[in-house]
Amino acid sequence: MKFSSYEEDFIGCVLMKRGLTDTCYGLFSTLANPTRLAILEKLRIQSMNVSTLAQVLNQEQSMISHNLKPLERCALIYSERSGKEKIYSLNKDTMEKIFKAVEDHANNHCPFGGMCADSK
Amino acid sequence: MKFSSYEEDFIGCVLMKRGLTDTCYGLFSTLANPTRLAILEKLRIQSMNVSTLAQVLNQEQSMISHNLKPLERCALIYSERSGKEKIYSLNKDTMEKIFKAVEDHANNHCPFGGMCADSK
DNA sequence: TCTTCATATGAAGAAAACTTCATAAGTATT
DNA sequence: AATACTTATGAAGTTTTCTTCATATGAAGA
Repeated sequence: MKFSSYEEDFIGCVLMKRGLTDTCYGLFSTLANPTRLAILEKLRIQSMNVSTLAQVLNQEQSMISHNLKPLERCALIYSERSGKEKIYSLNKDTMEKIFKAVEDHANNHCPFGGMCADSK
Repeated sequence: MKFSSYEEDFIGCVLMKRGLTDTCYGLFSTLANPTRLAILEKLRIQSMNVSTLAQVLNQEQSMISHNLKPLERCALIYSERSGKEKIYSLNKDTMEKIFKAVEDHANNHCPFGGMCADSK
């Protein structure tokens, strides 16, 4: 039986204490996707349901659902039913810290108005 | 002409100011790799050259070199020649913040001694 | 400059992740 | 329970990224 990194993340999370590298790998593979990042960016502004996300991001609903799954499993977002809809919201505790670290990094290493120096 | 995400990261970095999502994507795709994370974890302890990294991580030298490249391009690590060798070091400013955010997240969401609750 | 040690690069097969389409499952209303 | 609406899932083809091997480049000493 084989598992994807998402599944391994989940399994590892349930079965054993993991090292920092493993934890990071689970989180970062989830974060390393433009659609998921776009979802997070939208949810940063306000919580919303799946079809609104699909509409706002101009993507198919199944695409959004597929991508919400790993985000929720990693607890980067939360969800809450509201009638037929499911409202997703950002885990700001975690994500604001991460966004800030990335922004700081970009500011430090892409000095001239957001452009990175040619780093080789 | 087509570009990998690493290359696009680089090009995007040089050519234009990018949104947070793009910046994140560049960084996170670089971070979403077990070998690269293992490298960062080692460099967190101490700076070292390529062959020492290869030895410590029990990986081929070419594997290490291939993986150092995107890390350096993203400025997550620095390098400095020393004779024949090239010493790589961690960008602690950025990486300690990120490691801390991940550790905090794991503590909050994997309560019982590092195990995550079954988040479905 | 020849040799040796250290690191980097190219390319190709292998593996992993993504996108899409079709459809299933959950919820509420009638 | 039939319908409509919302969200989730499965599977297959496509694309992206990884790993490995062979080899090239760079640095230093004889």
